[in-house]
Amino acid sequence: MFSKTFGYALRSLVYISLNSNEEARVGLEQLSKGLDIPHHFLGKIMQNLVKHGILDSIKGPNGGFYVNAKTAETPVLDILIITDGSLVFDQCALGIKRCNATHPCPMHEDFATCRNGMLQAMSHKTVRTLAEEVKAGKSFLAL
Amino acid sequence: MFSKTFGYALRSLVYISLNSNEEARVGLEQLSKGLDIPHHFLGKIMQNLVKHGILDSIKGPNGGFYVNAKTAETPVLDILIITDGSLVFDQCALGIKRCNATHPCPMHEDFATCRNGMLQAMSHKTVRTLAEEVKAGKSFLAL
DNA sequence: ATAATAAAAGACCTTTATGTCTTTTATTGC
DNA sequence: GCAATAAAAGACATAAAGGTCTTTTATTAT
Repeated sequence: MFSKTFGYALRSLVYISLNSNEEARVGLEQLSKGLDIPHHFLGKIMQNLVKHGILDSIKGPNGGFYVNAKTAETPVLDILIITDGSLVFDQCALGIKRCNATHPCPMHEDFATCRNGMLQAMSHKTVRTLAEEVKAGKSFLAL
Repeated sequence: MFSKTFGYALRSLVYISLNSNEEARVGLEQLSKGLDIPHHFLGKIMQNLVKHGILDSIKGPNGGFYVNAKTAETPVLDILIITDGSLVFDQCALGIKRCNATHPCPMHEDFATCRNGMLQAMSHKTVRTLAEEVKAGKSFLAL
């Protein structure tokens, strides 16, 4: 459905939200072990999140990743757009080039309903809301 | 969302439903031009549909693809399973290995709602219902 | 029989996603 | 300054999806 990169990024952001503060940043080592994600691959993903400004990092001893002003309020949808591009929801599931409400493919309505539901959920939920759920033990970030 | 193969297969089945009868089969040439799908790639996809028995074909002059007893009643979901495998709907969107109602990822509920809606639509709609829509001019198979 | 036609089959190529490894750069504590 | 640490950066590897090309096989019409 979505790329692995998206799942890795989202879970990492929530993990860092729950485990970082001014003193203790979260290193790649801890992240990749805690979430069972390949170390170096995760490195690139995190780089990209930092580059997009929704997370901060610092090098050197006691360095690592930590939340900034934007992190908690970042909608899940923003993360998807960073990792998978804005196209994900725009393209026709049957691969028809110009498919829209006035010139629909035979599955257009069904897909649109599903898509809108996902868009709704992903734009309302943020890193903060997910972190709160996980903190309350209602949901989980890893096996 | 789904593979291109799935879209190609579904559109081809509907196209053949609308354009074949005992006399006139639909050849790859016509299919690939009519639906703007790469000729040889489509060949393999069609082979697979024939192998799965939801479509028939015959070689030689005036050969081509044509509907059989199963074609019209094939649910869209069956086509998806043939082209993309049954896993598509089973895996967690965040990539967590064991993610289910009792051990959910933070987005589990939202994804489940979307997935169930799609499953519902895809198991109820068949090649026949889609073909009827297209025949009535309510929806389209190509740009 | 032979030639033409068209699907079946399979070898190969390209791109994208995913993942690994090594080197560089910034920061810290001594 | 120097060594240790950890992210940044980039080269490289692997697998899957998507696509092209050629050869084989079955069918038909002459």
